[in-house]
Amino acid sequence: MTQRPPGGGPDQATAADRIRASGRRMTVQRRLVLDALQRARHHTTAEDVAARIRRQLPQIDPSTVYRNLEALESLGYVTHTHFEDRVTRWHLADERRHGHLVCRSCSAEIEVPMTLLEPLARRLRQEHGFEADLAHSAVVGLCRACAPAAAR
Amino acid sequence: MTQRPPGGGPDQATAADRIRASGRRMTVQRRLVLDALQRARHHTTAEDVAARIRRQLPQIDPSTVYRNLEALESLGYVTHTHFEDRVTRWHLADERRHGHLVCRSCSAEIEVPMTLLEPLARRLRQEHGFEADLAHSAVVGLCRACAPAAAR
DNA sequence: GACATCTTGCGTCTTGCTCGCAGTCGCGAC
DNA sequence: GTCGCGACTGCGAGCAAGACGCAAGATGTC
Repeated sequence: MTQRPPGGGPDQATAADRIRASGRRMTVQRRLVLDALQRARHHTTAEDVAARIRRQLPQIDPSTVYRNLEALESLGYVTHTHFEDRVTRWHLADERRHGHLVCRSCSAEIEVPMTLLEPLARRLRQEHGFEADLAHSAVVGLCRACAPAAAR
Repeated sequence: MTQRPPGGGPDQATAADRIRASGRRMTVQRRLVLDALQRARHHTTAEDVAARIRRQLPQIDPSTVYRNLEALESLGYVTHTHFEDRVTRWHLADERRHGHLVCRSCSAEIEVPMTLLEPLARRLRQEHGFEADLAHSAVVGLCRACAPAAAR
C-alpha cells in the first residue's frame, strides 16, 4: 500500500493524470485494460481481459495485460482476489469493497458486504495484530443449494 | 464429504485397515506420504512431501505423490489449504482444525484457533445458508511486524 | 523536435499439476 | 503357497498461468 487508491470513480481522464503523476505513462493498452475491467464490472480473469481487448487491438500480448494489471494495482486502481481455482480474478478497486463466497460444488460466486467480515478483521487486529485483507481471498464452502446434498 | 474423517490419531495400522476397507491398497508409497505428512506436522507442499520420501525411495514420482494426497484426502486423512502463492499446502486432517493467517509482506504463517473464525461461519450460515470451510483458505494480510511499515 | 526512459510484443522459460499408458504389485480367494 | 484381478506406480508428455529478458517502439518533458 504505497499508493492510496483513487477517491472518485474510474474516470479515465483522472486515471491518466494520476498515472502520469506517478511517473508512468498512459498507453493505449493500459487504457484498454482499464476499459475492459470497467465493462466486465468485476471478477475477470487476465485471460478474459486480454480477450476483450483483442477485439479492438488484436496484437495485445498476454504479458502486457499481466504487467498492466500489476501496474494498475500498485496505483490502487485495481485489485485481485483468489478464488477456488488457481486463476486470479481482477476488478476495479473503486467498486464497493466486498467479500466473496464461492461454492466448492457448483462454483457459484456470492458477494457479501464487508460489514459481515469486519468483526473477524477486528478480532484479528486486536488479538493478533494482524491487518487482514478479507476481500483478497474467497471463502470456500457449500452454498445454500449444495449444502443439503453434501450433508448426506 | 462422502467419507468421514478417521476418529483417532494417525495410527498407521488403523489407516491401512481403513484404506483397505475402502477398496484401496496400502502401498509403500502411500505409507510414505502419510509418514512424511506426520513428520512435517503441517503446511507442507507436495514437492516437499516428495523430497522427504525421496530419501527413502529415490524413484518416487511427483505424480504419485499428487495422486496419493488426493486419495488420502478423499478418505479424510488429509486436507489441503490454499495460501497466498499458487502452491497447495497439505496436512493431516486429524490435527486440531485451525485457520491460517499469512502475511503478504514477510510470508509469515500464523495459526489461529477455529473458535476465532466460528462467529463468521455462523453468520454466513444464518444469513446466506452458506457452509463455509474457513480452514480451507488462508486469510491474507499484514502481520504485527509488517503492518506498521506498510501503513506509512 | 530531440531525447530519456517507460512500455510493448515476442520468444522463451518456469512452476505446479494432470493425464495416458504399460508394467508392477497388493491382497483376497482358493 | 500361488493365482489373478485390478489398483497403483513410474514415465513421458502435456497443459495453463504467469514471469522474464530483450530489442523496438511510444510517450511525455524540455
